[in-house]
Amino acid sequence: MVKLSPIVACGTCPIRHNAVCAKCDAEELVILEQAKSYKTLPAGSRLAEAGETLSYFSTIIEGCATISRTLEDGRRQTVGLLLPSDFIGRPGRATSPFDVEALTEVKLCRFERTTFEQLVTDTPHIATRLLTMTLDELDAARDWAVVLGRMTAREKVAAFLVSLARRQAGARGTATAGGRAVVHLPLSREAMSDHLGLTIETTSRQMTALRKDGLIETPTKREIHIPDFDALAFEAAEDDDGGPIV
Amino acid sequence: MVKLSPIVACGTCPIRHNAVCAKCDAEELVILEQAKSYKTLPAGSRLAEAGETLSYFSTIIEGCATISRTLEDGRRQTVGLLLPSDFIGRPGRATSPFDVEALTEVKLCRFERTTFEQLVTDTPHIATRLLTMTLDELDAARDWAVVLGRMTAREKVAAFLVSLARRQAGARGTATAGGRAVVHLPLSREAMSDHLGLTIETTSRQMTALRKDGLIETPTKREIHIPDFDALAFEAAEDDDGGPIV
DNA sequence: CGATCCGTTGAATTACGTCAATAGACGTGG
DNA sequence: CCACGTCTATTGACGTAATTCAACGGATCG
Repeated sequence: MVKLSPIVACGTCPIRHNAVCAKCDAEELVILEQAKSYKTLPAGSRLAEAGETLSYFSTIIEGCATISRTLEDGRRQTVGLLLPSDFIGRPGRATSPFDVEALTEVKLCRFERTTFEQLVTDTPHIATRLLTMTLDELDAARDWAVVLGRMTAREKVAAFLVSLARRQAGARGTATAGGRAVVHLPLSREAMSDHLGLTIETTSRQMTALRKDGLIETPTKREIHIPDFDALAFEAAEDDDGGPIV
Repeated sequence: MVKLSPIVACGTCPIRHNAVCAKCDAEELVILEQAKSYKTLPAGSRLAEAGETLSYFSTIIEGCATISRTLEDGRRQTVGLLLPSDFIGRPGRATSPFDVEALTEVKLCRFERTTFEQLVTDTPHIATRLLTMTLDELDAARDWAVVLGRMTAREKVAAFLVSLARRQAGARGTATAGGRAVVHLPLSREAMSDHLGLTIETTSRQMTALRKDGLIETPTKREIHIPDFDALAFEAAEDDDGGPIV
């Protein structure tokens, strides 16, 4: 089920100013235009497999994917959630240490790996932007370690909804703090649980508890309404003003 | 108790080939030589505080430090363990989102923040190396997320000892796989527990259990002997051949 | 209309946390 | 030198949050 998407120019690309190309000038963009190609993959596709060679590095234009590892006995932990403008691949290494799987249909902007590695070397604006993005991801990974290591199930679920709401609002350019917010869940309960380090049963129970406490509303299983964003953030044991700086 | 350490030339620096300067040529090193300064700080010092401005970016030459966050109610999670050659600071941002604390006396090679940010811009070899190091740290943070999210207390302790043994062996240039290994613990049980997302009691019990099972020997509380490294790695639920590629 | 998938809920189990007591290491001072 | 306080680590008894096992309900699909 792999289909070719209509060609999109970088100038009209929805993630132009957030992706790895964000800092590129018009001249550099011309080079990227020539090297890029688009690909749409269906939900459930493997975009990368731990240890396997990656032919392409990609940026997600649309859709959602997880970075995860599965232990031999089947335990799985999701270690990153990829949304539009996020980058898949690591210059200087041909393989990924984790699995990357599409949760929804995903539209990618791809570069052949070796081509991209050359671009990083030749184009300082790409290297700089990639460093910034990697540092942001590192901060996010460490923020998440606090959730995994020290939070209760209820706090984990609240923290996840809060974090997803912030990212989705950020992508739309809307605010979160204060009033209502809406989150669309691209993850199943199982995928959520793998991200939270919980079982699906515990995740489900905590969702129910948050709903009964009036902290969330669930018109459908994949749509979450947050009547009072700050109240939910409080449940997530947020220590400071407003969550990760990312 | 801050004392000045004897001046060390980059050429004889013990971490010359692993730190952020690793890829620099002789010419670039001259610039670094002029900009750097050394500082030794005692165990317990705060090298950075969450949200506070950093005047200096530093590389650890000797000693050990933790990156951590403490929640309002006192729960603490360590999200990174810094050993010699590790870098503290983030170009493009004046503050750290986490606390950084010295576990032992620490010897630092420091650059004024703004100076270093200029160096990153002007010196591609530093930018490249910093990107590689950040990507490695990101992989390590994600590896640790698997431990925090999905492993049992016993596996967590085993995974920590295995990972520390690998890093210490790597720094010495010795091998781990196969036979005996020795680990020096720069962390108290409390610091270990904060890293593992456990209580000190549980950590202590698991150490005792591993000892009773013959997987480790503890001549002193801070010195751990591993008679069969692979056996301990097996306890850490290692899925593949030999742990993180980092 | 049965089969399958996904999510929810209940009951029983357990791994880890909490509370508490104790012991060893270390330093200080009489 | 020993008495004392402090700090860290260990161990035991008990409590609990989350997992496990199991049943069930509502979609979706052939």
